[in-house]
Amino acid sequence: MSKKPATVQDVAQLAGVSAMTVSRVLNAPGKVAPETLERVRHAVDALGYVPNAMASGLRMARARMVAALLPTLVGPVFQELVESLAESLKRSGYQLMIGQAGYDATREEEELIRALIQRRPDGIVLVGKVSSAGARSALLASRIPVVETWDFTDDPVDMLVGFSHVAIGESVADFLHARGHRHVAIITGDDARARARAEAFIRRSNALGALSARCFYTRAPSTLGAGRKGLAALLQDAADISGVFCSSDSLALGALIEAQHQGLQVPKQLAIVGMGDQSFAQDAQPALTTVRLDGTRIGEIAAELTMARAEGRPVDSPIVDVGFHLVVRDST
Amino acid sequence: MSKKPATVQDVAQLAGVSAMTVSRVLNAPGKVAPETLERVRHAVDALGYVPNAMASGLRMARARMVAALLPTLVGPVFQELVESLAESLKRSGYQLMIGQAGYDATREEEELIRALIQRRPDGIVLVGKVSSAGARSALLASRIPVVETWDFTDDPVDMLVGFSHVAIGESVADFLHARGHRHVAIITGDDARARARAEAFIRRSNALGALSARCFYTRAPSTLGAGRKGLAALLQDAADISGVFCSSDSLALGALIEAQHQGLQVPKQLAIVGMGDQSFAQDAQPALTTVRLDGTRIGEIAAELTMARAEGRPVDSPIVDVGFHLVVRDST
DNA sequence: TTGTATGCGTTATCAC
DNA sequence: GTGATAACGCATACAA
Repeated sequence: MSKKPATVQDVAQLAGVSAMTVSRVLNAPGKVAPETLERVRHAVDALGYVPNAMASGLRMARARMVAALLPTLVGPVFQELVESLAESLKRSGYQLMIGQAGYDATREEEELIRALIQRRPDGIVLVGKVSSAGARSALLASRIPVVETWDFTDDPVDMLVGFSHVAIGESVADFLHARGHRHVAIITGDDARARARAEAFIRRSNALGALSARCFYTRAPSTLGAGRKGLAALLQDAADISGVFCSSDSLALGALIEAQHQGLQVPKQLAIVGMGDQSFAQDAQPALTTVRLDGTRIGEIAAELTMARAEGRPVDSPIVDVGFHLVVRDST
Repeated sequence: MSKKPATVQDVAQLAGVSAMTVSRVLNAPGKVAPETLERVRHAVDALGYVPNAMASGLRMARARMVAALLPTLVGPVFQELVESLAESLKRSGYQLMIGQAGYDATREEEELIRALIQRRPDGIVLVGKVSSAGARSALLASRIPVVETWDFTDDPVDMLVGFSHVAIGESVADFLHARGHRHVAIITGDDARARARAEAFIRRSNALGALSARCFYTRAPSTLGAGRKGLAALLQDAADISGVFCSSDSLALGALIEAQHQGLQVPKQLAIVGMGDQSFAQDAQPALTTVRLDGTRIGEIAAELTMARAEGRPVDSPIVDVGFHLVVRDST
């Protein structure tokens, strides 16, 4: 067994042809005589030859790979998005390479993005928007297609597919108000997206004439425990809260558990709204009303935008709002 | 603004030096005269030069990258592992590239592994063991260091760091028996690892003299809803069950919710044990007794093993059992 | 249908 | 301390 992996040369030698023919067998089998084809394929198997993507990528100036940057791998929040992204890309012969950054870790962000650019991916998909100026300029200079997702900003680096966090905050405020809740609250993470939602929720609630609209910020990650603590703190402060919006289903489940622990009837005494429509939302007791975000669609569109730009096809609409909708269940 | 990204040549030209000197400035700044250093660095910034990792990897025959293959991104189950793996690798200048396979999707597995091998990573870390023969032989032929994790098999492809699922099943059986439970059950996923645990649990329970030891298999993914359904089915079948082992915390939380929904007191009438010690386990009401697995440690060791082998350092122990321990809380 | 020559961007080697 | 040269593995252009 050889020390180094086999190359086209090795295969060519064994099959008694030139390297060029081997390359053709792999990339354009139609242009090779049937018997040559067979002989070469046999040699490929015999040597366990696997093409070197670095060499091929260098030659073709295309890595056939798209890089994605996630703020976290925790929770099923981004699972749909990543899975559909991976699936869509694979169908077109691209691989997905995932990098992980921390939420709001500006320093790491730039470093990580530079590392991705080094690999010369055909596109970069970001969950969340680019926060640091350094990362932004590095991305622009790289001329690699970039899709920011999950957020809807005014000034995308390149392309964008997401939904409006402000609209979500307003929608939920409208919903709770329509259900007659006049003392409302929100339990939310403290990253930029979550803040935008929370502020919109409070603003709209007040505009609608709420008697109180409180906000409880919890630090990342948004866990069940944070939801419990958040609701406990809110109730201690104001026992008259009758509707609470939690900016993730995990927080909502925590709030639900805390409410039940304190003997509150959900939804009779307290209505709870989550966000994300994760699988457990429908299985909670009572089932959680929540904001559904179509991660699968975001992933598909992000893949399409990326590949279109990478292949020089025109992109009709580089900014896509996929929206959201409220799934009303038994917790409200 | 140029169409193509800048190369060492461009930088060299601008700085009035040779390409070689630019390369040295980036990789061995100590060997360059201070003023040259400054001039070159200035040129690098001016052009926004980012080295091409494909070219460098090709030349050096090292990608400075480790690939990881995960069965799923869902849930925090593997989060610790991946995060610590990424962190450990980054500290040593390696990047982590993540690929995602489905549970038990043998066909996909081989395809995905071949795709990874094409990139010539310095190591491959697998969560779970290699199931298909094709993938196995491709890995062996590639001569890339491989670490299988999360599982403890007899015949690793190369290196292995994990824990014994059989030992876990037995431990939990012992624990429930010691607490006086004679009618026990397990709610579990149906992948190979989960089956091994479940069978061990049943076998040991019977050996200890349990009056009944039932098993409910649920298909992946292991959700809260699956836990609810599982417990409901078990209780309908046998209302005398007093202790149940759930092979993930999500299942356990579902079982807990279902039990409470049916008016059962936990732990008085039903004891519940989870697995994974995910963050919500301690925040459930009552807090969940669970099996804690040290994902962080597994990630660190996997990184160390991979890098050692990649750099030609000796590996004293290619097979590591990191064990587990039972965290006893209020649900038992 | 198949082969030869060349270059992608980088770095090791050796000479200056 | 710096530069010229060659080579990593593959695929394009062109020739046979």
